[in-house]
Amino acid sequence: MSSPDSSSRGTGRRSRDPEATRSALIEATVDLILRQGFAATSVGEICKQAGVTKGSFFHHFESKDAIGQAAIEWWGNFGTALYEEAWKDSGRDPLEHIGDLFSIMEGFTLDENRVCTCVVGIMSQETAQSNESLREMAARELERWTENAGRLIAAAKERHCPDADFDPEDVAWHLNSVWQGSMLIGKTIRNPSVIRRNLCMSREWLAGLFPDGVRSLLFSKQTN
Amino acid sequence: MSSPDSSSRGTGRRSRDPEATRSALIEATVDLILRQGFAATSVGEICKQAGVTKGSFFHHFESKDAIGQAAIEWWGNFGTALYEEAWKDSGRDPLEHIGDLFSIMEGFTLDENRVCTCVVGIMSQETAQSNESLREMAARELERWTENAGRLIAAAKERHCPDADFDPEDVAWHLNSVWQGSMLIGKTIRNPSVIRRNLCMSREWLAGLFPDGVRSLLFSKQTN
DNA sequence: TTTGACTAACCAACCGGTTGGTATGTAACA
DNA sequence: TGTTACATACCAACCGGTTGGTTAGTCAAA
Repeated sequence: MSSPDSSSRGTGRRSRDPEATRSALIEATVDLILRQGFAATSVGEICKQAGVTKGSFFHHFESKDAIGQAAIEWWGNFGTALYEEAWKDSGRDPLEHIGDLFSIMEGFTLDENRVCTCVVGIMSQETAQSNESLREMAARELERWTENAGRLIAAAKERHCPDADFDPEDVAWHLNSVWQGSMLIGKTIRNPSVIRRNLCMSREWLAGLFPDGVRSLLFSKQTN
Repeated sequence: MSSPDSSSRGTGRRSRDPEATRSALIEATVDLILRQGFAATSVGEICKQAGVTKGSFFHHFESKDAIGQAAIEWWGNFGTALYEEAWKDSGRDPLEHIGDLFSIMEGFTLDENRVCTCVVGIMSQETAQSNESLREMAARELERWTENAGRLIAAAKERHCPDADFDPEDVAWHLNSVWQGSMLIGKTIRNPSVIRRNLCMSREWLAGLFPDGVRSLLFSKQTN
């Protein structure tokens, strides 16, 4: 749970390393949001977990909201790294990239040491109607994911069936909704396998939108 | 915003009507959960909105958790009433019932006076990992919805394509995930039309699981 | 190379207000 | 008269945020 690393020491002054302090605070916030939500997390708790005093906290962040924003941003970057293989332009068939995307999501559900849930989804649920600035950041991250997925789907459509009757952006929103809804349900019924089954069905559905001949590209193993 | 009904009076003693008091408290809680979440809602706020004092609150509910449970239960009953047309056994083709289900969800997104969101989804997100009793109640409601939908899908499969290669319960979980995920995303990007587009795509996908001949049953207008 | 002025990082103690919850009293109904 | 429904007044603990002050690093002048 609490890592005995150099960033937190039981007693005495913290070493003077502002970036490490900032990171420790943000990472503690992300962890606490994932475990109990943002509203239920107090600044004192964040400080305790990061091994930082409250005075120091408010030197780095002007408010609790501010670290909420930083946490969303941190999670956004974490996601960008996680999905790198899918988002990056490799010259391979875009359908294969979509296959990578599914594989990455599937992989995310398989980590035994972490409950499969999402800072952006949690912050969305909690702040969408009560905190405009946090809502806006969460929305931006949701849109970023959808744009990336939509770009892949549009490219695959352009290449394989430009006249097919579906809108890539709509399909991307559907996929994002399945993803968010599955994580929400998976953690609530304490059964992450429902997430994988949903991803499997969505992948199958997506495959059905493309011609039979290229269908297998969506299911090819990730070349890493 | 605040309804000037008989349940709240500015000054003086509240009329002696324990059931009305209880209802007022629960309905205030549901409303506040929908607008700002459970953790961000205080008992004082609930009391103020319901026109009840705190002493009275703790006469009816032994803790904040307890009214959280009551709110989930209230929402569950609200849902049962909302979906009645779809869940009830009418002798009509089960595929038509599934069509009703989609129409009801679609209708739920269309109310201009209410943001399309769900107490169960909110409570799931907030409590799944930090409050076992609330998590369990939310999970039970998610399972109830899925069982009802799954029963319809299973009946439709039995009648129209008993040998088809899909599991009705899996499909029902997928549908529930799309529903929850769509509401989450719809309110965050402030665009409920994404929910309707997602429902439309899921309906189309479901139709594709059944033989062409019966497809239209899923799209027939609700006979009410 | 020392010194000293300046700044950013950090800290313990504290602030007014709010939290979930309680103790106690009172009025209405059976 | 006893029980239930309500109200008032209160509590310790905690909330987000501020205070005034200490310490460590930077850099320029001597």
